[in-house]
Amino acid sequence: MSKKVTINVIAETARVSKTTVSRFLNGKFDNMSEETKERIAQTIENLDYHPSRQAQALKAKNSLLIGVSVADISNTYTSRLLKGISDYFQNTIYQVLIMDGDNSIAREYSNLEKMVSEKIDGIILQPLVHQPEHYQLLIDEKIPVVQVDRYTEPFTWSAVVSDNFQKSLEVAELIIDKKYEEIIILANHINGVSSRMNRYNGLKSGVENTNISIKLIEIDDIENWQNLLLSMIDSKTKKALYALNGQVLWEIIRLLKKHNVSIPDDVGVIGYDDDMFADMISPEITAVSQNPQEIGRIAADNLMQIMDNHTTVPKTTRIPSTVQIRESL
Amino acid sequence: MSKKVTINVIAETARVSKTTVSRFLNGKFDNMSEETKERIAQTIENLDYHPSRQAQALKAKNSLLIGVSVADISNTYTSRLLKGISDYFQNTIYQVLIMDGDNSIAREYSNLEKMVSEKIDGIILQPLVHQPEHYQLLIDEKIPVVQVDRYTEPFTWSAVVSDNFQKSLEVAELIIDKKYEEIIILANHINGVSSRMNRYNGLKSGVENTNISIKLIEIDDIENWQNLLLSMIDSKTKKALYALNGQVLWEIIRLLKKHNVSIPDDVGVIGYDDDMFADMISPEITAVSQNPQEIGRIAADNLMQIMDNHTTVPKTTRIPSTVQIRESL
DNA sequence: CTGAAAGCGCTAACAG
DNA sequence: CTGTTAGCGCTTTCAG
Repeated sequence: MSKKVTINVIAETARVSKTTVSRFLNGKFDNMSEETKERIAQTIENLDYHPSRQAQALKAKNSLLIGVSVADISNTYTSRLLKGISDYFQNTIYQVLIMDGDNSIAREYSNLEKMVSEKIDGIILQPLVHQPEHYQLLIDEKIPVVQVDRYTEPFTWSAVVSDNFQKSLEVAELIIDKKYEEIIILANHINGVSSRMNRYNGLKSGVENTNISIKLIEIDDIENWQNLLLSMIDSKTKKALYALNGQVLWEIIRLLKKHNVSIPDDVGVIGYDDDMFADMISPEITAVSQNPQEIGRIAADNLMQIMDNHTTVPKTTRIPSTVQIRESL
Repeated sequence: MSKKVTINVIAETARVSKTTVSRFLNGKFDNMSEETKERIAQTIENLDYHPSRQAQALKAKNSLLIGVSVADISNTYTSRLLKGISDYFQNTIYQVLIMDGDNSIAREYSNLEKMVSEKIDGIILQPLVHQPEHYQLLIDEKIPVVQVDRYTEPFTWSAVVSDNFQKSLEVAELIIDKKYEEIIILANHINGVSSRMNRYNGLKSGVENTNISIKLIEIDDIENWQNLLLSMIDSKTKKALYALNGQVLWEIIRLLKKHNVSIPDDVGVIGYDDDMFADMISPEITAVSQNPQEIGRIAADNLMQIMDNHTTVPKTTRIPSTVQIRESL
């Protein structure tokens, strides 16, 4: 029945004061006799003592906990992001507290409140809301925050994102090259989601001086977007579909397949994100490949910088993605 | 400059003792005047006070933290598992600490040590090691543990897993029906991973009284398993490939595609796990569909039971999966 | 209906 | 080189 072994029992057993044990724990050997050191080390070993992080955290003002708030945890983008973050913190003294917003603003907020009462030391946030005021809570508590994938505006915290605008410019070029005359953009609601906005605006800029027309279908807003989309596909003009995220891309592919719409003959398709399956289906799908693991790593690193310096100017880091050209456009 | 608002400042501002505030926080209104209650509520509201979890945890013996140790966080099975777990704990007072073992036994162990020093209240573990002695640490500390996906043997803790053996029996039936004469099982090392063992043994049992022969290729052990596999595929006997996990399944499909081996004409293919793309490639892939989200939910629920009762007999819960019959076998 | 006081496990002056 | 003391923010007797 191993009673809870605390710093006190170590002190008693080793016949020193708990101060000395505490010093030992924190590597303050400046002036400690080899003998005492040895005795304490032994006792700790024997009794298999682990200092209580709660108590340490209570004294120090920090919890050594890093919070990660993601939009949707069951999502390949997210899981690769988390891999990058976890890897980074593995060899630090920090622990990572991951919370799933499940695409619900209320739930995200409740998660952040929980993080605050954990006295979390820093947060990596994939924000569900565009207005920074929504996150006043974090501003008030002066918690270091780094955003990933998306950012709030006006600018408040550093952000690590894909080069969305830039890459959409490339997509536009591709579409122009291939002589498409009309583009239908498909996305979940784009307002307030900076990554989607940037993808949209990039494409728009890219075709600015052409005759190519753009239509936007925000699929959550439209009763039956599938039928709408199908009805728009005809042979009058050469059309390209641009899906602003992976989920939408694959829904489209599945839809077209089901209705025997031939890609790219009847309609061209390009989109986010590149998936391991993109080259296994036919036609192989042309898609933009992001690097979420690197985004996570860099975000973690930025957060550490901020937590150390305490005084960093917010900056945006853009991680390059790649357009994987295949057969669907 | 919002100074740290503690229970003391609430007490002072509301002109009561911290005892009373504490009672309020813990919902002990048994005998509290409406007026005091109201006043405290107001003060907390005004000062935007959040009790410190550290301090609460220090007093209580528990941290209100649940640890989740997964084999590999960047993996669709895992992310759906985590969704189930996160969902469950969302409306409890517990927080979830997710740690990625990255398929490294050393890293998993280091994670568990960290969890122990967090005085974590319970752990959901997807074990990398089959021998429970490896987890002596957790046994010593008497931490409630529920295993997911796999389990250690001999039996130590409850486990929530897929009905692997059962489903492999079904796979065997299917293979028999289709008149296959030989089965090649492909997997990462199966020793010590109960889910893979059960899939293997289920298939073996299923073909026991037939002439069907079985070969096992453990791909991490073989220099160039791709060539080995290709060399085994000939037209002498009708062969089926059975991939014991998703990653392997898709590697095989990609390999066969690349070498123009026709499925199911040259060789039949079936495997774990069913993925959203299984019906988008041609031929559509026959695969076993697990329910990791449900596994996560049930595991979380079991853990709660154990943490409450303090005295539960370990049990194994098998969550049904489904064989999705398509065209590849 | 409410408060005073002790103490959870640890750290950090300060004092020898 | 080491110990005494106070206190982090909270909960919980015990006493009124």
